[in-house]
Amino acid sequence: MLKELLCLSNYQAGKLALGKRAMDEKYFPEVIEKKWQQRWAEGQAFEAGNDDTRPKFYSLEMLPYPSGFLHMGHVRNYSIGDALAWYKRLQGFNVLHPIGWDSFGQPAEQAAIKRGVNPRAWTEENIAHMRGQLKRLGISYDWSREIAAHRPDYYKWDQWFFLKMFERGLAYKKQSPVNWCPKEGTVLSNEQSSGGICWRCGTAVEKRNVEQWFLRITEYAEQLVGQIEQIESSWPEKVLKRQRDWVGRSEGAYIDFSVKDSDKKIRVFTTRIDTIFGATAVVLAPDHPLIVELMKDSALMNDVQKFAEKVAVARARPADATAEEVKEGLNTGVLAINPFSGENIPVWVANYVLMDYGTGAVMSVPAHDQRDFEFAQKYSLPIRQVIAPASHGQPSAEPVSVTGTDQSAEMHQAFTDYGVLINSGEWGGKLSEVAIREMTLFAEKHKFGGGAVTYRLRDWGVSRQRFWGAPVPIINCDDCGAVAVPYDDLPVMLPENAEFTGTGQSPLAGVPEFVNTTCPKCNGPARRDTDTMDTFVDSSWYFFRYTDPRNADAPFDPAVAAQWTPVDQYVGGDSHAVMHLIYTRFWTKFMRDIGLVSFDEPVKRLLTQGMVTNIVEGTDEWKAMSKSLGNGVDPDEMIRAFGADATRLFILFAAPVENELRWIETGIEGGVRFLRKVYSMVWRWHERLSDLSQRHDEPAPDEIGPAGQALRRKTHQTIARVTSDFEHLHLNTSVSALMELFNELNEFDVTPTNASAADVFVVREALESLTVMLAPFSPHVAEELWEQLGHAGGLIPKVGESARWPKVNQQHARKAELEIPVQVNGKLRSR
RNA sequence: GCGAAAGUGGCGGAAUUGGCAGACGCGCCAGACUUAGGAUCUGGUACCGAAAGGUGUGGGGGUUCGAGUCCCCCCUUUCGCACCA
Repeated sequence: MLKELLCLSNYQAGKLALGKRAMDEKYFPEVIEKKWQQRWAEGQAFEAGNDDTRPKFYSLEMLPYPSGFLHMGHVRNYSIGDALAWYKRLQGFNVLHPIGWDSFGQPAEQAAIKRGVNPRAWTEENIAHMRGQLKRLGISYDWSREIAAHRPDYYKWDQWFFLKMFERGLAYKKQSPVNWCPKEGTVLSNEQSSGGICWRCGTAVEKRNVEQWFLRITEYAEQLVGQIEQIESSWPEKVLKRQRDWVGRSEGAYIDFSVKDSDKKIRVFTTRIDTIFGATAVVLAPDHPLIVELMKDSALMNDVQKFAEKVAVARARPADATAEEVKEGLNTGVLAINPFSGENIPVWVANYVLMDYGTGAVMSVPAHDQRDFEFAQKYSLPIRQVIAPASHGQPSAEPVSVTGTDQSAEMHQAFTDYGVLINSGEWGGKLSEVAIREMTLFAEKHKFGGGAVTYRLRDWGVSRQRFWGAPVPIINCDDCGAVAVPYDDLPVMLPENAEFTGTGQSPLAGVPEFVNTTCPKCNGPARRDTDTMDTFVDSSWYFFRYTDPRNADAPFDPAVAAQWTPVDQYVGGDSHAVMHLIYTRFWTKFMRDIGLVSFDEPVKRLLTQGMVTNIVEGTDEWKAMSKSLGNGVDPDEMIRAFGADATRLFILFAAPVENELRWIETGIEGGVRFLRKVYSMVWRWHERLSDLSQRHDEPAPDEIGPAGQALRRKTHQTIARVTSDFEHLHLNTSVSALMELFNELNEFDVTPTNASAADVFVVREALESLTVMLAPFSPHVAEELWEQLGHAGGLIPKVGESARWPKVNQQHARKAELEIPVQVNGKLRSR
């Protein structure tokens, strides 16, 4: 499969056959890459200084899980982030480009259960291997800031944050139905079970009633929607849309329906108060707590309870994504009073009303809500039309007169648009928009309702019945309840001697030395909480830790973090659009509220890169590379065969960063070809160019021949193009621009031996520009060429050195003559 | 079903604001050098046509001197959401 282009063997074979000089002229990525990786390490080339006064740039890629092996998705992710880091460095920015490990989580524990290995050892081994891979790729990380979530000096701060939230009532424990993945044997958050399937393994989730810790993300629902405007222009629209949908802000009103012959009230939420005259029932969720009180003495109580149980059982079953549940319900015999019309209407329970949205109760308006319509048809509830279509959407000042009282017989579906109110007493004739406003005020004035906003977002369940995570720092005392572990006692360390049985109980529960402790409040015997935290807690704030990674007294020094954050450019897959990316926004807002940061949004600009796909053997389908499909490509194999530079160049060239990238091995060979050609061109010229003391001043325009002028023009056009492409993250076209510049150089009809001083100047300008602009894509070979061109000390400007990135001279970039196409009747006539 | 985005050669994709469609690369074809080529170099490569010329950016209509780009209708694909009151 893999074509035998192996550089190492070529190099060794070549060394035997050719002399040293002949070898130098050939491009051997293996040799160049080793050389520069070593120099970068020795010179600490990528370490970001906190006391550097140049403008900062924080380039960040999403924290990887240390599965043991880098896959091509990682390579793409880091190649993009690294290109931007290099681009900014070459422009003279002080760049922070860190890496770390999301090293808590299921796979380590699975390995422990299945193969009896120690999760810590397993994780550390994986990290060591992947670190080696990243270094072979030559990604320019500041390794001195590396962090790993599973180390006590990191998870201590997870626990610290948890306690800060606990103190403020933002972390709380409650018994609640949660998403349970039967395959993973653990609870999942709503975000991790979107669509009813486990985000990790794709198994359909069940509902289970478990006592859980929750973080009150709903407290920030309004900000999570409202503050989107701060990042609207620099985050992908699709991510923001998903976040908006996920928070699900909905404006409407609540209304209290009095219960006949009772002092109880049923509160409903509606976005269509204008349809209230058409309400022909009030419908409660089967598990609505009011039911028990309302039906204390009712003969129907038993039936309703049975119905509720049936629904609960159905809901606990793994969701079948395609099947829409059939609407079912039961009349409770209780009557409610419509506060607008005074009418008595029946109270039902039904499976299509959800307890955990709004108030768990709705007013049923069959004529104007499709669900209510279907329900009413099934149970023969009256369907009463109260909204008429407004013609052309024009406000009609005249009340609409309606003849005939029962148009509902003709309705085949609910009319859900806004319109004009009819059959609505004093509100008749008003437009929906107006009626909604006025009726809400009316309800408020008469104290039976008012404006309300509800959210779909639920609190974040962070308890996991797992070992390999940060222990929840809480001690349960029979007398004092849940008590915070004192800050001085952090971290609550994971024990070394847990047993992994895979039973779904936290392995921590089986370690008496861990569990048994004393209550910090009363000193009585007490038990530690045995849940650990969702690993998404670790990744919610990790990039702040990079700014101050060894701080032993705080998660980070706010003053240091303020130098670097917010993140200027974040790069990652869009699979985290409503998981990590919403959690980290929440976390940042919390950190702001406790004075750690001074802004609302952690990430200025987000890029969601596309997947890397490969053809699945035996099919014609392109799918994301994966072990199970057997279509994975090993980055190390690519590095060995083609070099890291060519691999990275190809990945960035092959497709726009946000598109799917189809892996074509011949494409990567094209990358090698290009680098080899550039390399040998620099070699051809380097004797004329490398002596910088012989460098010429800029020649007068008339000293440069027409071919030189053209090359110069191309050089400056390329600088303009590549620079603008970087600003817009169009990395694929900037590579093609570099190739065009090379092609122009290749056609430049001057040889090193016959070149005039002016020619040499033009060639130097072109080659130096090409070399510098190549560095973000293929940094090793760029460094090598820069050295060949006579420069010592490496490409990255030190403090005090001027920026390396070439500057465009618009004068030179301008076309010498303008060709004007002639069109007659839209047809091209001559050129 | 609802919502959003996108349809350009054999393929990945170019085409700042409406102004020479197909840059750049892959693949393919031909030639050169070679014992050899899956190396390298040179040239060609949207379609029809011998040529002149014509036709072309999912389909149909429109605006315009001029449309891949703007407007309307339709088709297809991909991705989200899926009882959220």
